[in-house]
Amino acid sequence: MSEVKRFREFIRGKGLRYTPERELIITEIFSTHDHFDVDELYLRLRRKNKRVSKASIYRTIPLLIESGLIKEVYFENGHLHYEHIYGHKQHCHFRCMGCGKIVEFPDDEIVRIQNEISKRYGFAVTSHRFELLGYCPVCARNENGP
Amino acid sequence: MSEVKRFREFIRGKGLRYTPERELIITEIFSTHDHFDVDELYLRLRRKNKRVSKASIYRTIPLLIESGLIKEVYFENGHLHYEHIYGHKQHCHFRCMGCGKIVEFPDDEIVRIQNEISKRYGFAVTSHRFELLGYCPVCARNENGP
DNA sequence: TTTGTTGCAAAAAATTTGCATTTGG
DNA sequence: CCAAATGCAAATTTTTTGCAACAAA
Repeated sequence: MSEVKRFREFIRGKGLRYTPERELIITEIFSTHDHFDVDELYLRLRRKNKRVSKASIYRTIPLLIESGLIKEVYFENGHLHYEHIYGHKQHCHFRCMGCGKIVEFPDDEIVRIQNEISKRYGFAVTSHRFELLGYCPVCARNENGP
Repeated sequence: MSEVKRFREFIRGKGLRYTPERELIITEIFSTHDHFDVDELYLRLRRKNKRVSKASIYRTIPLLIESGLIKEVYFENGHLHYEHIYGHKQHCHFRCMGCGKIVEFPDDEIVRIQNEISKRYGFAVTSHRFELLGYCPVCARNENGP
């Protein structure tokens, strides 16, 4: 559970308070590899009888992003979706506009490009989002009309 | 004004109706290179005394995306921002998390990677979004405290 | 003890929808 | 003519905020 420790250190380092609610949130997020949105996370916690208000989740997310433990992955159905990143290899997402399926794939070259651009423009790049949009093989077939 | 024609053909091709409102919207979007969100577009039109309801803008955006004339570029301040793409070279965005500044930069390799992944996984990739997040030189300097 | 945090409920912001009316083709 | 689109206002959905009670350090 080193992400829990990491989050606690981050919170304490900022002079903030590490509360039971914050621990429930970080623990739940790292309990599966699934992407999540605020509502899903709220429900996952609730199903396990962990009562954390949505307001607290909304207030905790910016801290999780700042700490580098999660990141926004895509915007869909009117809201953002996140995934945890600590301890995971960077990867990219393909999103099917037909069925909504998300496929993750590794891409080391992206990291290389990130570093290069970073240097060339003098940005302190902390993360990237590389998303491919289109149609998966199944949906591509069904879209093949005139 | 070939994007106007393109949009008209797209709309008619779907058996839909090319209305004055739709023409105002597409014309306004292509009148500058600026990114936009729904509210900004609505205000830009209003300032020119072009009355188009926000509902119509919301209803037109999916058509513009489907036609390949605009795309979502980033989510910020609780809502999506778009840019027109027809006739423009693909490019990527760096977004400063300090000041919110957006810097566009070309990257041909991204297109190459897109095509390669496309082939490798059998996706029909129609577009990509490559965003770098971090701090611009100015903000990077200011963040440099313990 | 001192502040930051919580939950709640209200408010704000963003988007969608129902419907009467208008209009493109 | 008639199915589709519009504007408006109401409804929905998502996110933020004010505040009293609570609790971490």
